[in-house]
Parts: sequence; structure tokens; C-alpha cells
Amino acid sequence: MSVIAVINHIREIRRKKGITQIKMAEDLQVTRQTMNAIEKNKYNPSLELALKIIAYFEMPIEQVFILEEEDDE
Amino acid sequence: MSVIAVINHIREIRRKKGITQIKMAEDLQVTRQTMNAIEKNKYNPSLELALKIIAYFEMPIEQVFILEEEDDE
DNA sequence: AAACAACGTAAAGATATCTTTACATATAGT
DNA sequence: ACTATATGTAAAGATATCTTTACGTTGTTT
Repeated sequence: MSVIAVINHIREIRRKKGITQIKMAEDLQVTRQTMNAIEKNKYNPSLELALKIIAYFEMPIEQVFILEEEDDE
Repeated sequence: MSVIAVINHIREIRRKKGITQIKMAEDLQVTRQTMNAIEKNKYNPSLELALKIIAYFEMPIEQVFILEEEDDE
């Protein structure tokens, strides 16, 4: 069996930009728990939040979110 | 008040490509009711489904999904 | 050591996304 | 008129996304 999953590089990008989870959550108008859960891949952001994130980072979506094919997970 | 909303151009793109809702739903492994609801902007796709859709169309995300700022809706 | 900032996490509840089943409408072809 | 294909829609239920509240850990600074 194979499973499709989305992973993200938010944490690395955020840190590279020197932004805290708290500030980013405030800027994007979500709670820091939400940002934390998304960074730790506990669940995916909604499309709306994902679009806000790539706009916030000013980066193409492929550099932030990856649609991955995994095996047996 | 202002509201952020995501709209999409899936229907136009799909028709331009001559694909039916039914075939697209099968190819993307969702129900046609889901594709119908998304096309009619009843709700947004998940990020995972959105990424599958732009891969399916082979188009950049900005040409399919638009993050819009609306007034008082 | 005490204080502070950033991050981790958990549980309960609200709303959004998606499936299944079912029925209905519209259009085209025979 | 009948059949087939594509699309619209609704209701019930499952799971995902996100908030609120709350408490815990880690590292840094004074």
C-alpha cells in the first residue's frame, strides 16, 4: 500500500528568517498552538492558511509544501 | 469588516481541458460530490487535494486558487 | 535563584472537509 | 419516447482543522 501525504518545511524557513512561532501566529491570525501543530506535521493547514503562509514567506508553494508518496504508512 | 476567502477556477480549467467532473473525481480519488462542491465554492479543498489538483492540471497554484480579500461578507 | 520568552502538549469543543446513499434535472443520441 | 451521460443537491455520519484554556519544559538573562 502507498499513502499520499503533505509535509512542510515551515520550521526551517521560519527559523532562517528569524521569526518566532508566536510572531508568525499573530501575523497570520492563528493561535501559536495551530502553528506548532502544523510545523510538527500533526495536521495540514487548510488551503486558506497554506496560501497565507506562502504569501507570508514570499516563496513558491513547492518550496514550502511537498506532496509525497510514502510506502505503507 | 473584511473577510479573506479562497476562490478557484477549477470549473473553467476542467472544461477547457475537456474533462468531466466524474473523470476528474476518479483520477483524483475523491467523489464527484466533492469535486462538485469545490467547483461551486461550497467549501475549499484540503491542502492535499489542492496540491493534487494543481499537479493534475499542471498549472501554478495562482492560476487555480486565489486568496481574496472581500468586504463585509 | 528568579523571571522571562519561546516552545511543547493535551483535552474539550466548534466548524470544515469529505464520504455514502439517494434522488433529481438537463442534454444529447437512438 | 427511451436511454445514457453529466451535473446538482441534500442529509447523515466520519475525520480533519482550529480555538480556548491550561500546564509543562527549556534556555537565557539578571
